[in-house]
Amino acid sequence: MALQQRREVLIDTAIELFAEHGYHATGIDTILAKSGVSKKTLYRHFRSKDELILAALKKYDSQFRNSFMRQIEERAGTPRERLLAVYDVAAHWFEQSNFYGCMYINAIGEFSDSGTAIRQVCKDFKSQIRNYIEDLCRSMGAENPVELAEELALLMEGAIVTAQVSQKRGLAAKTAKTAAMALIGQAMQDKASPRNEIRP
Amino acid sequence: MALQQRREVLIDTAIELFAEHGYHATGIDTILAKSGVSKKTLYRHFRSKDELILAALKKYDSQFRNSFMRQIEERAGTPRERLLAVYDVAAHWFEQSNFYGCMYINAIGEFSDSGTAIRQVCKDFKSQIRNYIEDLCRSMGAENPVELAEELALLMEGAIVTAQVSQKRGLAAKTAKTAAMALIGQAMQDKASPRNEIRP
DNA sequence: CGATATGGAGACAGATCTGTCTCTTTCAAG
DNA sequence: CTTGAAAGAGACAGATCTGTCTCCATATCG
Repeated sequence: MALQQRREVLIDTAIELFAEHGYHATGIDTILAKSGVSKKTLYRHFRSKDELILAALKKYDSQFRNSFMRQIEERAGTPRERLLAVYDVAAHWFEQSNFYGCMYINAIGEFSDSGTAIRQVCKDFKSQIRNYIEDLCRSMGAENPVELAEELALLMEGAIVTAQVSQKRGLAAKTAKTAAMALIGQAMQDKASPRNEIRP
Repeated sequence: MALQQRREVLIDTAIELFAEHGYHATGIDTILAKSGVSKKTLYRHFRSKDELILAALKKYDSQFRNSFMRQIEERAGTPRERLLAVYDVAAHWFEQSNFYGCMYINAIGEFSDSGTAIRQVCKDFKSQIRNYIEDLCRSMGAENPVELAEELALLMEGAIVTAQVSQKRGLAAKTAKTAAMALIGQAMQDKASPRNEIRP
C-alpha cells in the first residue's frame, strides 16, 4: 500500500469513528485497530490527534458538500426546486444507518475554545452550506436572498439536530421542507408573475 | 454544610463544566476541585460519573425549562405573542457569556448508544419544549398546532446550533423569529376573522 | 541476490482518568 | 468534654490515553 493511501485510510476511519462516538471518546488505538495502520505511520502523517481530527473534518467537508450538492442537482433543476430538494436529500441522509448527526455540530460541542482551528473548520463548513443556499435564493430571484437563506439554513440545522435526538428522523426533514415551502412562497409572493423583470 | 447541599453543589458545578467543556473532556477531579467537595462525598452520592452526568442533565432540565417559560410568560400575554417571545428569550440566552449551546444537543453528540438513560433524558427535554410550544399553538387556535409546533421547534433548534457555531449570535435568534412570524402568520391566515367558529 | 527503506507490532514512558481506601479533621449531639 | 458520624485530603490501584522508540518483517530496486 502506498504512502498516500494509508493516510486516506486513516482519515476515513477517523471520520467514521469520530462521527459515531465523538472526538474525545475515540482513542488513537481504536482508529489504528480499525484501519490496520500502525501507530508509527499515524504519527508520520500527523503531529498529534488534534491534527488528525482537523484532517478528518477537512476531508469530510469537501466530501460531504460535493455529495450533497450533486444529489440536489440530480434531483431538481430550477433554483426553487433545488431549495426544496435540499430537505429531500437531507431526509435521505437522516435515514442512513451511520447517521449520527452533523460532525461539525458535534465537534463544536466538544471543543469550546473559540479561535481553535477545529472550530474554524466547523464555522467554514456551515458558512459554505449557507452560501450555497444563498446562491440558490438569489438565482430564484428572492426579494431578500440573504435573509431567506439564513432562515432556510436554520431549518436545515434544526432538522439535523432533531433527527439526531429523536427517532422519527423522516419527520424532521419533512417538517423542515413544509416550513421551507411556506417561507419560499412568501419570499416570492411579490414576484408571482414572471413579467415584472428589470429593464435595462 | 449539609449533606443535601453538597449534592447540589456537585451537580451545579458539573452542569457548568459539562456545558463548557463537554462530558468526556471534563474529569471528575476537575469537578471536585471547582466544587470543593471531596471524592469520597461524590461517590457517596453517585455510583459513577455517568450517574452524575444523568443527575446534572435532569436537574438542568427542570431548571432551564422553568426559567425559560417564566421569562416567556413575563414578556408576553397572548399565546401568539408568547410564541414569538420564545425567540426573544432565546436571543437573551445566546448572549450570556456562559452560553455553550444546548447541553442536550451536545450530550447526544457524545453518547451515541441509543437506549441509554442519558439519551432518554435528552429526548424528554426536547419533547417537553416541543409540547410547550404545541400548547401555545393550540391556545392560539392554529389550524394544525402539531405541525406548526414542530416547525417552530425546528427553528429554535436551528437557532441554538447556529448561535453556537457562529459568532453572530443575535442574528440567529432574530432570523428564527422572522421565520416564525411568517409561519405563524400563514397558520392563522384562515382564522383572520374570529367569527369562523365551529358551531355545535 | 543483497542493500535499503518502509511499515507493522508492540513495548514503553508519562500523563490522566475513574473509583476505592485510609487517615485525619471537623463538627454536632449528648 | 466526649463520642461518633461526616467529610476533606489525598494515596493508591488499575485502566486508558497520547506519543516515542525499538525490533523485525517485507518489499522494492540495483
